[in-house]
Amino acid sequence: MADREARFAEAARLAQLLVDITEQAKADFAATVAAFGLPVPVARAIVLLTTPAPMSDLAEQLACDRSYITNLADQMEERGLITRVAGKDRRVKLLALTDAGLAVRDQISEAVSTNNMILRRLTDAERRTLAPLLERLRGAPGPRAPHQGGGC
Amino acid sequence: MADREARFAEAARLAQLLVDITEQAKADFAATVAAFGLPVPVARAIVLLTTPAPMSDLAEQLACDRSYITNLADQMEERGLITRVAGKDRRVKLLALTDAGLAVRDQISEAVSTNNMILRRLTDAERRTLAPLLERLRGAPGPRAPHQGGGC
DNA sequence: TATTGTTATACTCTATAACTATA
DNA sequence: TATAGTTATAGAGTATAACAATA
Repeated sequence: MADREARFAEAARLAQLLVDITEQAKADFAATVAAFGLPVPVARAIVLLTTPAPMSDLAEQLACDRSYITNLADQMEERGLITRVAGKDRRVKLLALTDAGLAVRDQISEAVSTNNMILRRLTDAERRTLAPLLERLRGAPGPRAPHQGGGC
Repeated sequence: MADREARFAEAARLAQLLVDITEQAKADFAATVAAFGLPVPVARAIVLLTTPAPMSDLAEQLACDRSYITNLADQMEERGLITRVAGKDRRVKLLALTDAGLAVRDQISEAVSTNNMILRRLTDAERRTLAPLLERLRGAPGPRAPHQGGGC
């Protein structure tokens, strides 16, 4: 069966679509937050700070090293978007959005949901068809494997 | 309608799935090529070199700067995977896989197709359903917009 | 002793600008 | 003058290792 060849070519096409789509989504997010003068990683952190959170929590949510969170926190602080507040456990520092930070976060959320590709390009029915397929494609939800250099 | 909220939450879930899936695919590829001791960008270039190609062609295919291709070519050359051969137009250099390079490329292709997520996790029917949805999601094919820093 | 955050440092990926050789 | 590749350099994003303070 030369099916094998054709099947593989089709799979490669799907893979390329997947890559194109997520690249587009990333570029959209980057463009959105660039309008606020924010680097992408900073913006990602801001969006996660719905409530004051320990830096180690953020490290876990973003799946990156604690030292890098220090770096991000410094950037957010310089921009006046967060303050570090001491936790009960005095080793811990909570990152809390300032009023300016809150405003920025709301604007980002607003922009992101308005520009949402998935809502703009697919009908409700299409989304209902897509969801289970993507779930199967993702495979076992799995407990967040630790990773090396690419992820965060 | 509180539909709006629910619709957005669902869209966010789909977006997360998309991101998880492509991250998984990238991690799989990285793990595969790490077994050959190859950095991901080098491996990507190797896979594209089915036939000796000018460096500028590679720059176009990978959508990155010519200077970076010089960098990649240096790495491939150090590993003995390619040689630079002069083109007819003497400004041009073709990158040609050595025997070692060919062997590596075949092994990578083999591994990638064997581990293919899309073939392993979806049935033929599911793939046929998925394809048009992803195409709509990608939107207009578009002529490869030039990009800033994230892409290559 | 184990954990939280910080510092210093370094690595990978990738680009820009200026340059060389050829066309 | 324009094009292909190279060099030097820089910047973003992120990690590792050693460390200080606290538990």
